[in-house]
Formats: sequence, C-alpha cells, structure tokens
Amino acid sequence: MKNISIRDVAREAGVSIATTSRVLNRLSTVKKTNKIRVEAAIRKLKFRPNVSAQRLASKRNNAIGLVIPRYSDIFHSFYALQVLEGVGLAVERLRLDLLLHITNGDSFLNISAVEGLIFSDIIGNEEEVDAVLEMELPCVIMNYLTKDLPVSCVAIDNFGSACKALEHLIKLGHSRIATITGELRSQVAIDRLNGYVKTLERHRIEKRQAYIRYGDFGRDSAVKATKELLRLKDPPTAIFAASDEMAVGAIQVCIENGINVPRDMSIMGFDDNPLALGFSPIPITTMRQPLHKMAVEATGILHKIITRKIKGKKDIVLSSELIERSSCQRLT
Amino acid sequence: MKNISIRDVAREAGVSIATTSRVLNRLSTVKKTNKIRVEAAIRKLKFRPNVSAQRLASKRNNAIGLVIPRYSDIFHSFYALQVLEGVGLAVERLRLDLLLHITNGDSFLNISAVEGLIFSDIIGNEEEVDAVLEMELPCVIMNYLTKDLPVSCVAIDNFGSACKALEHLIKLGHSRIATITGELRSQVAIDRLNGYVKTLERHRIEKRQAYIRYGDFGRDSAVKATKELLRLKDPPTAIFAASDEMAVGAIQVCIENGINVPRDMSIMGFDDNPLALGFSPIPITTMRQPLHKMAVEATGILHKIITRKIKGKKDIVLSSELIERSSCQRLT
DNA sequence: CTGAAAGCGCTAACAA
DNA sequence: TTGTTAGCGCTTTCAG
Repeated sequence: MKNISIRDVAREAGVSIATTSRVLNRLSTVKKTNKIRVEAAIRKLKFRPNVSAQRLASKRNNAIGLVIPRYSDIFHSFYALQVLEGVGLAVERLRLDLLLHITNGDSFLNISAVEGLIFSDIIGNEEEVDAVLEMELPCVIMNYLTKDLPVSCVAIDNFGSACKALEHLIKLGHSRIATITGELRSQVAIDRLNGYVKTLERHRIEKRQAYIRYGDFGRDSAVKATKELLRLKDPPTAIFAASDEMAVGAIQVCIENGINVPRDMSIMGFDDNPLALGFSPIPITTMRQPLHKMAVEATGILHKIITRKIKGKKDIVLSSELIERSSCQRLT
Repeated sequence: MKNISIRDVAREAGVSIATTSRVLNRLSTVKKTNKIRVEAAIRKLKFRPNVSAQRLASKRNNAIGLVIPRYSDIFHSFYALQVLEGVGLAVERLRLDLLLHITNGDSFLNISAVEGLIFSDIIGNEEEVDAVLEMELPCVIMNYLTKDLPVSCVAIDNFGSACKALEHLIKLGHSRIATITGELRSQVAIDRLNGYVKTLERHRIEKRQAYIRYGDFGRDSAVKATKELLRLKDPPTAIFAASDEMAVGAIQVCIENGINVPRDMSIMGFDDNPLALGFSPIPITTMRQPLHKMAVEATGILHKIITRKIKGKKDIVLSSELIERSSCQRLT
C-alpha cells in the first residue's frame, strides 16, 4: 500500500493535477462540478497533501517557531505556560504549525523549517536573536522592549502596572508602604521597583531604604523579607510584593505572627497567578498581567509580518489590570 | 539576493551536488579534502539546507508531534509542564523537530508533517488516537496503559506508588489513615485510591468509609475534606493526599485548627510538585513521580519505533520514589 | 475555467 | 570515492 498522492486524486476525479491542486488551495477558479468531484475523491481516498512537497513548491511553509529559554525552572513558571498556551491557541486559529524549541542557546532551530520566530524572552537568547535578525527572518520578541534592534516587540508595561498598584495602596490611605522586589537581574523586576519608587515620589511620600527588601519572585525570599519588615521598629502598613508567590509568603508570615491581613497589614501581589493564589489563605489583591493576550498578539504580529501586512518594526505595550480581592484594606 | 542552494555550494567547493549532499548527511564515503572544501563553502555561503526539500526527497521528516489536550487548566498543571520539558529535552538530543499541538479534539495535526506522535494523555484525544492508529503512524501514549490498543504506552505505576506511600505510613505505626482522592474520573486517581485500599487490606487494617474523602487534586477540595476529617469523632492520625496541592491544603487546615503537623497528624502528598511544595509551611513527605523521565522515555520509544529499532508494542511502567521530609512522623 | 509542464532543493540509486 | 540523473509531491506559470 503506497501513499496516495495528488495524482491519484486527480485520476479518481477525472481532472488534471492542476485542478486538484486548485481545489486543495481553495482557488475559486474551479467549476463547481469539478470541485465537488475532487472533494469526493479526496474523501474516498483519504488523501492528505504532503506538506513538505507543498512547502517546497510554494516556498511557504506555514510554520512558526517558538523559542523558550531553558532556565532551570522555566517550567515552573506561570509565565512560560501562559505564553505557550497563548501561542498554541493563536497558531491553531491561524492554522500554522508550531515548532517548539526549548534551548539554552547552544542549539539552533533549523531556520528553513519556519517562516518566523517568536522569542518568549530575549534573555539567554541574544545570540540567536542576532542571528535571526541577520538572516532577515521575521521575528518578534516578547516581554522585552527594545528601541535598538529592528525587531517587533510585545511587552507588558510593568512600570505602569506597578504605579497603578501603588496608587491603589495610597488611595487606601497607606503611606508606610514596603515592597519586596523580584530578582533584580530581570528587567521586569526593575520596572516594578521603579514604579514603586516613582509613585511614592510623585505623592511626596517619604521613601525609606528599610522598606525596600530584595526578593527573587519566590516564596522563601518573601518569607525572609517579611520577617525583617515585621521586626522594624516602624513596620509598614502595606506591602507591595512583586509576585503573587511572594505575596502568599508574606501573608503566611503575617498570619503566623498574629497579624491580621488585611486589617493590620495590606498585601498586594502581582501576576494574578492562580498557581500561587490557590495557596493563599485569603484572596489576594493583585495586578493581572495579560500574558495570554501578549502571546496571542505576538503570534498575530509575526503572522502579519510574514504575510507582509506589516512592514518594519511594530511594538505593542499591554497594561495590567487591578484585581481587587480582600488582602488590602483602607487604613483605619 | 536569492536563496543559496546545494547547487551553489557544490559549485563553490568544486564538487558535485551529490558529494555535497553526502557531507551534509555525514556519509563517511567522502574524501577528506573534499569534505573540508564543502564545509568551507557552506560556511562561506552561510548555506542552510532546505528542510522541506530534504524531507520530500528522503521521505523522512525528522519531526514528531506532541499532542496535549486543551483542558481549561491544563497549563496550570505540573504534569503538562514536566511532559513538555521532558519531550523538549529529548527531541533536542535526538535532533528532532517538535511540533506542538494543543487541542480539544476538534482540529487535527497535519499528519504528513510528522513521523510520529506522542499523546501526553489519552483523555480527550481518543478519536485522534484511533485515527492515527488507523493510518499506522507511529505513536506512543503517555500516562495510560492499554492492553487493548496496539500502541506503546509509558506510564507511572500509580497503584504501586500509592501502596508504597501507605506502607510508609503503616510502618510509622499509623492505622487510622485517611485518604483524600483525586478527581476519580481519571485513571490516575482511581489507581491511587486502589493502592490505598489494597494496602490497608493487605495489612488487615479496618477500612472506614468516613476515611475516604473525595477531592479533585486541587487545594480547595482538600481543605473541605480535611475539615470533615477533623470533625470526625475518631479522626485519623494520618492523611494520604493524592496530590501535593491537596497535602498543602490539608496542612494549612490542621495548622489553623491548632493541630501540629507532623506531631498530631502525619500528612503525605503525591507528585513532588515544587509548585505546591513551595507553599507548604513545612516540608512535605511525598511520592516523586518520574514524569520527566516518562516523557523522555516516551520520546525515545517513539524514535525507536520510527527508526524501526522496535517493532510492535512496547510498554514501560515507571515507579515512584518515596521522598521523606518532615510532614510524617512515627505515631507516639 | 482547465491542463501541460517546468521547476522547488534535495536524496539516492546507479554507473563510473 | 565521485558524478549523473531520476524522481519526491506539489504549485504555478502559461497557453489554450
């Protein structure tokens, strides 16, 4: 039993290969009766076009690559998952194939297998990005804005989001507001910290060095930081944690120390990460990042670049949304 | 600037196309000097073979597909992530392309784009599995054992793992052991429950219906179940939770109720899921499932089937490992 | 609206 | 060890 090809379908339908190809490609220049006959033949023969041949002949390949850096714990990251899901959904709608490439930078995706690339993050993949750019392969970078590189970016406004978060806390009457930062080697964490600082300045609220504690997005670092904050002679009345995981840690420490959240301490998270929120004793007020949307947008832009509906660089910045739950309260 | 092809390389190197192809494919029948010249030409021209042409000509395509069901929260699942990471790693080592297909069953992966398929789970993809089997496309199913289907399976011995867990608790002197099950529509949850039941029987320990509480793998369900357990006139001294998430919930409830874990209550988890364990106030004793290994094995088997190093069905069952931490204690 | 035919870039006999 | 050449299965002019 050999594989059936377009030839067999053409013969079965009593038309030429060209006509068969036309109905395959939905070209409208086919007489209705012929179209029907071809479609019947396809069904009868269970014909599936050979994508490699299609790609070779058409010089299109209808596939994009998603490259994800291989950190040690990238796969414990809510971020990676949302990206994957968003891109996965988008490619399905766009009817593109998705080639997944998880790399620490030492291997490369075979470039001719895709028409474009999405980098879920630039960190750890700088070289590959450069290489791709040099080959003029369409590409978009997520979660990072660059003015220097001629490449489209889709990112979240972490600075603005942190500002929004702080505004909320201030509006609730807080002025003794601490923050637990994320891993400051990441731009994301820096932006969130800057948002914290700038908003305090804007409101002429005194900044205290002791209120800035350095975390790493993980729960343990927040546990440590929160304990330190509670030991302060003049402890804060609110904590802005740069991640929900850290917010959960902070809440747990407060509870263990008999401090009621939110009555005695307002705690705000960041991410709206259900993985973390599920473990919180009380619902956390947080900033919801449109990660999923970011991924969908990135895929859409890439597709438009590939199909030449966009030329040049196109950046998108998405903003986060305040999700009020019950871990923050008006200062009484 | 047109794309450079093998032709250009051959001309540049002063050899034939065939020879060029040979060095591309690492066929050892090429004279060293020619090999070097070709390699130099490739580098000079920055030549990258066109994979579609290679695939069309060779009838191999060096790509496999991973199909992941699109549950509403598949992407909050530790399971999906471990699978993805494991398969991702394996394909990189095997130098295969990975096509990712996240589906709720209504769309299909273009079969000619891959040489084989891995199903991360059979649930929700029964039809696609059947279709694939019918086309005789190599395929392996993860996390599910079937004797009925002529298809290779790689799964974890959930029954045996649960038995091991119970043995541990019993060895610690417990006999009033409760369990909080997973979502019983899944085979995994059923197997774990059966392991619980069978081990109690084997040790002639009285089974009480009240000690079996039905959860859904999620924290909330365990919170509810644990509260019920604590209200019992004759509460258990140990709880075997079918997931770490549930174990965390159970521990939190105990602590809230002034019950010391592990002194007054031993709690055992399942999964060794760092996402959950990080939120636990105390380190959880649990069963570590080799999910990552399962994914790597599945990829390996698929590759062997494709390359005909294996014929027929080949199943692998992996067992879990007891990870002793501090949420369980000898009954005093 | 249709068909013949020329490739797409590469692999793999086969012959040398 | 090498080169010649016939396809792989499809798309796409181009002429009808």
